[in-house]
Amino acid sequence: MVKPVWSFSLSAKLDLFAAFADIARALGNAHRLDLLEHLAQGEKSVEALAGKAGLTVANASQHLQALRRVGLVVGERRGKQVVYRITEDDVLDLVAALRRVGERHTNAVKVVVGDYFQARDSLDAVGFAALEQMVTDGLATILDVRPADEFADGHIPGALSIPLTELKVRLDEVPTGLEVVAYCRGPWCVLAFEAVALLREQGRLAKRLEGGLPEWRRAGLPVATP
Amino acid sequence: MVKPVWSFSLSAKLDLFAAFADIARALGNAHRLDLLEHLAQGEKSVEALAGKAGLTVANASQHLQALRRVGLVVGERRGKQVVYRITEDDVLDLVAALRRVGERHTNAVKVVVGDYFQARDSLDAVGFAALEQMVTDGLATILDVRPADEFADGHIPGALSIPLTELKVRLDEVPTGLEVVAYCRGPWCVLAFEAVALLREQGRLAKRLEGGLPEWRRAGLPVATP
DNA sequence: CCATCAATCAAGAGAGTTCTTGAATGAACG
DNA sequence: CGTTCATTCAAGAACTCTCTTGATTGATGG
Repeated sequence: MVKPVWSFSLSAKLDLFAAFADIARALGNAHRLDLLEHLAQGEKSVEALAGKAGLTVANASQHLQALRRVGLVVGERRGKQVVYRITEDDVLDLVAALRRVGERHTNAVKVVVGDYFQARDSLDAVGFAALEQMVTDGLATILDVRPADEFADGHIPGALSIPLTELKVRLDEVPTGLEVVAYCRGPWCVLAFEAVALLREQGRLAKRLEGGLPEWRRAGLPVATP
Repeated sequence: MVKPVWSFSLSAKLDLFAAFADIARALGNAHRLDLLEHLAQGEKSVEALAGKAGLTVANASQHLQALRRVGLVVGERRGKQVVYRITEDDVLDLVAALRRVGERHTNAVKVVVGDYFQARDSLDAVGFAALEQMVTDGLATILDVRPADEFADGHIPGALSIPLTELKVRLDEVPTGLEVVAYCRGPWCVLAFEAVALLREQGRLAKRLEGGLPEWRRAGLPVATP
């Protein structure tokens, strides 16, 4: 009974790999990665996610179901709404691993980064430990440039909340003399890039944080929710 | 000039996410995950990979190009052959992260594991540190059940090579009195599951190693290549 | 219990993926 | 320099994915 072992093994292996492949395919769409980034800020309703991701509600619902089908997110009925959240932290680790491979390997990322970011800011991001040091030394202001509702759901303690859309007209609220460290939803969140570019145009000393709030939380650092 | 910032940001973000999504989609096929597992054992030609994965050469070539297009593998012409290898270790980390999410989340994995493995062995796998302790204490034999060519390309020092297909007729080569720890290509490689099942049917004390050779190597542990 | 609102379902057009088959490269070697 | 062998390319049939539209479900609140 040697043959059965082989045929059995092959199909079992492919069944397993097919299950893993289903998960990978669920990640294989830009809108779904976007939805995951928004969910990484905190749980949200379908309608809220659709708005933030720029999708119709029906379309967002279908994408969320694709993510739910493979266990990346869970949805819970809460009154009239269905609130989705990321199932567990290892999902964030998976997306982070995907991002790391993408940063190094893909030409597309290099092109995008080159075209859009390199001219503006790009390289010098501040690490979490460095930021904490700068803050305790009184050298830096932390600036959260996400929309106000996301700030309200959780932010880095002591951070100043000025959504990017309002930054230009609220520049006077940013303390002068200190370096500004801007952060946003994640390592590639464009809001932080934009904020740094805008602040530098105004002659301020500004850098972006190398990760966003989900990475900060995942690193076990304190999150404030006032 | 506030509006342009937004439209710019949105498209830049989606471009980036589309690049990451391309990588995820390249992982989103059972055969390609299989090819990656074989490549994790060591570099291989298209024909060798096609044979091991049970694909036609043309089909294997197309899958490998899909992996190469997103930078997961690189191909190098070497005489008549093109030899592929995994680009860098972070690709292994990505696949490992995918597997971890799959192990916990997906029903399909639970079903497959339940159907195929749980009855046979399943739970008690030996960790790397535990194995090293058992070997220094003289309590265990390490058994490599992969095909001979993969053993030749690198294996755990001191391991005995008996491919699964030959295990039944070469049982007498396995030392008695010691516990047998079988390993294979990776955490879900069915060869090791099968080997443990077969050994236990023969009344031997057998467990599987919790990872395969790529995980062993990735952990910085020594690999022998005689 | 009927109106309302959030979310999901269903169906279909258009685009992309997968595998097969047979032809085309391109290096090696007599 | 023509043959051989490994690999890649090209085209097409079958299937899957994505987004839109309009209908349906399910909870809430007058």
